[in-house]
Amino acid sequence: MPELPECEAARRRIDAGALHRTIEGFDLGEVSHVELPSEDERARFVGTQFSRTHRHGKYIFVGSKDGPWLHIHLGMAGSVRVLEEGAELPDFIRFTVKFEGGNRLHFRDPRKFGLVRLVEDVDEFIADKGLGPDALEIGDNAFSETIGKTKGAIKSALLSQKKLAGVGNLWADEALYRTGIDPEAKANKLEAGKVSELHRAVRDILRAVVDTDATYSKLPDDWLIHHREDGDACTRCDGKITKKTVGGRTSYYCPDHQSGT
DNA sequence: TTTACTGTTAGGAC
DNA sequence: TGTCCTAACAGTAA
Repeated sequence: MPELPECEAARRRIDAGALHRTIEGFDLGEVSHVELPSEDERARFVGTQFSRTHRHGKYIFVGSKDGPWLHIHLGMAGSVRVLEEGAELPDFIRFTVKFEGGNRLHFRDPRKFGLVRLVEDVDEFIADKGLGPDALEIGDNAFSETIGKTKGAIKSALLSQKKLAGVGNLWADEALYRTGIDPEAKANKLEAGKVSELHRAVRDILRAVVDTDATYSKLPDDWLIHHREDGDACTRCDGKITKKTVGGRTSYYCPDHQSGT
């Protein structure tokens, strides 16, 4: 379930279990339609160790010292886990890094929208992609400049990785729910104060989810994440949660307390 | 059997 | 040129 907090949780798992171990080799699962490093690229990692990780938005990087990085993108349904050699494997493992001593770093991706690739330079990669600032790092001025001046729907602006990297469908809905903004509201029609409030909500929500290691059951009951169903009672007013499509994405919101269109 | 899906991006409209 | 929007991607699960 990968947006920024899920990716951060994945990065931390990699930090905890996949660094400073010598890479022995790789295993590939059923990988039709999955982009993975080529045999030559994989060979460059064998015998080396990962020593650092980095995350920008939803993009995860695992780096060897002075060498290339392994970039992992989780797509719509991907995840990573570190397991002992011989542990029972979940289905849909597409790619495995084998370390001396037994640990395995697995990339699982049922839906095959994710990818793993070799990246020489992280900063260059981010620049080439045109990714905006990370959603946890961006300052209030930059947020207001990029998000607040967009002509289209505020939710579409939040989802644009070129404006702001890391926010996806679920946490965009959550932030708009908390701040009482209709997902279809025109971003450039919102009051400046409202845009700042939205920035704080995005930041606070992402931080809180990161703090739970992206375990949704640990999040407060009154968050929208637990009520994403047409007709559910709103937890902030007497309204009912309603489903509509904004920018091609399914959106849940409460028409009674979310306004701005 | 049908439908929806948490991300990204090419291509088209304006 | 830029900005915005839609559809499509592949496979699973409800």
